[in-house]
Amino acid sequence: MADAARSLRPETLQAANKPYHHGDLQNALVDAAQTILEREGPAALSLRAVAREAGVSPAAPYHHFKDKDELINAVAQRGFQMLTECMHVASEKKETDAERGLALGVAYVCFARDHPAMYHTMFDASRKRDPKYAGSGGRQHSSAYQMAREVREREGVRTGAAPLDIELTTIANWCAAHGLAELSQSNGFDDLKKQLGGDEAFFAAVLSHLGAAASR
Amino acid sequence: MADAARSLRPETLQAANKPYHHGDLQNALVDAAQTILEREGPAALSLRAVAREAGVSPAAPYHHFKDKDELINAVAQRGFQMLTECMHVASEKKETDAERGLALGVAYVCFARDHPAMYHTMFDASRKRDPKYAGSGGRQHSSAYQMAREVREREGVRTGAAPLDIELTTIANWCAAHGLAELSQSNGFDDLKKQLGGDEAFFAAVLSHLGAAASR
DNA sequence: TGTACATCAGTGAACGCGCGTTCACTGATGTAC
DNA sequence: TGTACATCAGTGAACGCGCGTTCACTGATGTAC
Repeated sequence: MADAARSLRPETLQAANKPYHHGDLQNALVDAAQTILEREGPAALSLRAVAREAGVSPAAPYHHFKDKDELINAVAQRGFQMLTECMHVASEKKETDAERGLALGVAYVCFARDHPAMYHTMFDASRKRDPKYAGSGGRQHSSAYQMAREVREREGVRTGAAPLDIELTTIANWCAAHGLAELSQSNGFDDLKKQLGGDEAFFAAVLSHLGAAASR
Repeated sequence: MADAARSLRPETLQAANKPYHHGDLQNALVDAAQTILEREGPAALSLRAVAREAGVSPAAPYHHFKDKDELINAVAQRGFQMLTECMHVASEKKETDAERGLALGVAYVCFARDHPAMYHTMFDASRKRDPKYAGSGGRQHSSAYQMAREVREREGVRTGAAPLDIELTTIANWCAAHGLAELSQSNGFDDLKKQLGGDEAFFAAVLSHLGAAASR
């Protein structure tokens, strides 16, 4: 996704003799932010650092973003696109809805493992999103959530589950994936990962044990 | 918990005529940090702000904490104590292990709802904890995790589950609670909370739906 | 095709700010004799 | 019981830093005639 965005810009021209006008600074700034996140983590993500990384003066970003928050939101949006892409690829290969459901969850957690700083930024941004966005920023507008929901919906229709149960099941699985993504970062779980033969096996095992102790 | 700590210090004396020596500045600083978190959120939690809130010069904290990180870690530790306390109280009232399991999860999520800034600080602190702490900072040393595990263990022994399955089940439930705690902050879920008759009912409903779509 | 000019997208210097941390200091406390 | 003195726990001024943002500016671009 980032690569796709990058390839649209005339980088060769820039590298040779940098022109006064950038060409596509807006996207370049989001690219730069992503680079910083991967290299130095969320704490290093300042507007000035992004401008520096993009090779541009600290004032330049203000021609493309109202303020720092707007830039960060653009970065977070890019992150959600990347996540959706990962999940899409993962579920495409599967044949049954049950397999797809699990694959979506594992892909979600793997994305967080592979892009921890981006993942953090995405949810930090949505946590303190303006009230004006809050109304439309819920699960109803998340592609990742919609993908998970479609799978559950087909399963639910087949088993005759009520719409409310389908919704709650989707949310429950989403929560588990999100929780696993976060807790894996601080808790290691190295012993279990090793025992089960790798990260993905561990993720799948945890997500497969969700039902085991429901209170019914 | 905070109140307990507070009541140990001679506040009346201080209020009347503030002495040069504080008496228990170490705890007072953690109290002050907690106050700031509740009033202004995690972004406002600077060492200077804490000193200000405690009515003390910016240099004073350095007699009690090596640096800012050490203070924040103390605050996070207080938070984990509070969380454990909440879970303990909630599970005490229940009679069966199944009820206790659910109650622990709901209490966990309610704690996050009631102390969002503290909750954020707790996991932020453990996410970037020193490598030297990382080894001992895993699930094995978390009281909250241990409480959940005990319940699952009794259930597991009764149903003849393998130790590995018990562990994975505990982790899966912990992840779900953590995910629900975080996602509730940004996603609202207001429609479902209303439909189900309140926050706690919604939390319980989600945690009860964990099993519904496991891939088995 | 050439020229005047409005608009766009940069520059770089400067602003005030709050931060973490250090320093030399001083007031209060407790202990040895 | 009184006194000298080491130690503890504060003060407040200062340090350098990077930050977000603004400002007057200027170079490049595109459009109307």
